[in-house]
Amino acid sequence: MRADAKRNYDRIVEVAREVFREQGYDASLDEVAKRAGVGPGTLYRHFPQRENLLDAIMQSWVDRVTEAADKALAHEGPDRELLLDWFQEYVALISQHKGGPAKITSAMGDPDSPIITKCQVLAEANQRVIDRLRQGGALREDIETLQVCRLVGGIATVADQGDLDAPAVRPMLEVVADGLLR
Amino acid sequence: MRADAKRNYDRIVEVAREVFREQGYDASLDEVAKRAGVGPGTLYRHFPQRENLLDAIMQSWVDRVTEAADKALAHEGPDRELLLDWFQEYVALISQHKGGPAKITSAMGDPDSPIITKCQVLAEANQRVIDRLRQGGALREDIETLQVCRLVGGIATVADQGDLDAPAVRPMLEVVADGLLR
DNA sequence: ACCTGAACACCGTTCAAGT
DNA sequence: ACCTGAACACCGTTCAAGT
Repeated sequence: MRADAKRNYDRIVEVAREVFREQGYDASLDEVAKRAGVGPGTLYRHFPQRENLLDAIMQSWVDRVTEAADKALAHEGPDRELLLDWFQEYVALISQHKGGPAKITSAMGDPDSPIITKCQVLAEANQRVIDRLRQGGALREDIETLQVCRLVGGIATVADQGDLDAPAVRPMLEVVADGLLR
Repeated sequence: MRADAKRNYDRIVEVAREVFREQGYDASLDEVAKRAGVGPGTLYRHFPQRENLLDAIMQSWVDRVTEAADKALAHEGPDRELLLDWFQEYVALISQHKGGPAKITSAMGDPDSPIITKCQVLAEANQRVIDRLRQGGALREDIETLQVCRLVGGIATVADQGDLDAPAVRPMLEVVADGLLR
């Protein structure tokens, strides 16, 4: 990649992070291009689809995902607490930007999504937590981890779109946790 | 309302129902106006906000909602089956149009939404089912019915946006049902 | 009182012309 | 090889002019 191309690429990503933080994942790409000081064509050259840009932004995000799973797994205490801690982390992780829960959760089941690799990291992190509980025999067995992602993702989506705060989300996570534990 | 105004109103609603069925709740209003043979201004006069049009479309919907609740309550059998039957009906009812689950579920908590009266009918139908189970002492008590709507609405939203079919949704409903029952 | 349709703003997307 | 920015399409929304 040419030096000026790389510079533009980096600026776009940096600015996009800022704009998406302010306005959510559905923010105008025109705005991103303008703030980054590039023509719209340049943005489209680097990121043909909107989700390619999201993918670039989520680069640093994956580290936090695995860290959060590690932290949850280090939890000493009842299974229910461990699971709820993880769920809360999960919701926080995908709710970083408005529109994030919906986008990430629907990409989860779509192999062609540009952000699929990022979703897989999240799915694997969730898998590790679920497996740990399964080994202890604490979990029902007729449920796939993808379904768990969808359940928690659904709650996060509703919370995101209805502007609910963490205390309002908590009881819903408890219902799901209790439904999964046996 | 003048005769020609009423005629236009009715045509717009009729056409909108068709367009939304084909393209979902986010379909172009321009398209609706065109097919209805009216200018865009006419559509905006009758329905200043998009949701005002949704509200008009959902007019006949409320009957089906209460019928579904009646049917669920008539169910003779285990509580779990009754609850799951209702949940499946609930998902079907709000998933009539693409984008419906998200829109209806987020309007549920917003007193200013133009479709709030329709949402209330749904909330009351859900309330009746939940109350019935509560009376039997079958349900946990630390959960509000609004939360139940959000939980099931969240699952429907994820299913809608991820193009999941009923068999894929079922296990998620089971988790929620089991989490609610005690 | 109601309707029309031109007009504007905004956004996504493409592409010919430039360096 | 990459960038620019004009250009197009589409859509929501408004409003002056009409009946």
